[in-house]
Formats: sequence, C-alpha cells, structure tokens
Amino acid sequence: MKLQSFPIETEAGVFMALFSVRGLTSLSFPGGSRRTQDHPAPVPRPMVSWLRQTERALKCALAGGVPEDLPPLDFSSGTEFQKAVWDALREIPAGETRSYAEIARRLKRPRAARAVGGACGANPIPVLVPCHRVLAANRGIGGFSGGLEWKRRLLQTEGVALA
DNA sequence: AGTTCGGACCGTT
DNA sequence: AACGGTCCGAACT
Repeated sequence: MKLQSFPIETEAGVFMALFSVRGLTSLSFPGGSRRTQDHPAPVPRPMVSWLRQTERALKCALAGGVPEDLPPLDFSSGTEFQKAVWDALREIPAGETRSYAEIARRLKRPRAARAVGGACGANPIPVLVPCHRVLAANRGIGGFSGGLEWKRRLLQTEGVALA
C-alpha cells in the first residue's frame, strides 16, 4: 500500500504524519527522520484535507484542547486485539485516565492487562489516540514508547496529576 | 502506609 | 521460547 508522509510543524516540534488512501496511519514525534519521501505521485485529493485536519487536531490536542474532528484513522496495520485496544483508548475523555487493567476489562479480557500495555506501545497514532491516558493500576505513570517526557507533558497539559 | 518480590497472565514476534 | 508501557497478594520496613 502506498503511503505518503508530511511534516507538521507545531510549537512542540515537527511531527510526521503518514497517510494511506484510507486515512491517517501514523503520527510520529519530533526527532525522527524528518525527510519527506518526496511526494512524486499526485497527492490523492482527500489527503490534503486530512492533513489539514490532522494538523489542526494535533495543535489543539497539544494545547490541551479537545479536537473537534479527526481525519479518518487507518488502523489496518494492527491485529484485531490491537485495534480493539486503540478504539478503547479513543473513548477515554481528556483529563481522565484508565489503568491497563481497566482497558483489559473493557475488552472482556480481564487478564490481559499486560497485553494491553503491549498494544498501547504499538499505537501508531499517539496524542490523537490517547495512549498517554493509560496509567498503572497504582496510579503510577506506566511507560511510553515515545519517551516518558512526552507522556508527562501530555498529561500535564490535560491537567492530570500523577502519584 | 509505603516498598519489594515473585509468580501468574496474555498477545506478539 | 522469550519478551513487555502489568497486576496483585504476601512479606517485609
């Protein structure tokens, strides 16, 4: 599947958004390879619109707000379990948090807390798919693939206090 | 009340 | 077969 990447400049740095013909497939934090794989092919029409939505939503989220509309998210790269987890993450309101175990229970897999952690780590669209709102059961900050500093920062802007 | 340890659990590679 | 963004109870301090 052909993907096209675009840089998104924010006050927090330059993010990278990757799109398929179905929608946003991934969002990466600043610091990664910033080279856009030149879009030689004509940019599919709706993609331009998605890019704008992504940019707007991202900036809003980084400012602690709640994005009004998101571009379509293409989760096709994930397993069924991961997709289920990612969907569950989207239901956590800004400012609130859940534990890995709570997510597991939500999915009717009470014992899969650890696997949920794995799925969170595999979340291809951080920030917009709020994996940062998942903490350890003891209210401690769990982990974060993009670096714990980001997790703290995101939580702080949402007004969440940590133990 | 806080900390540490050890096993159990589950999806992914 | 091994590894994690885990959890929970038990045994300490």
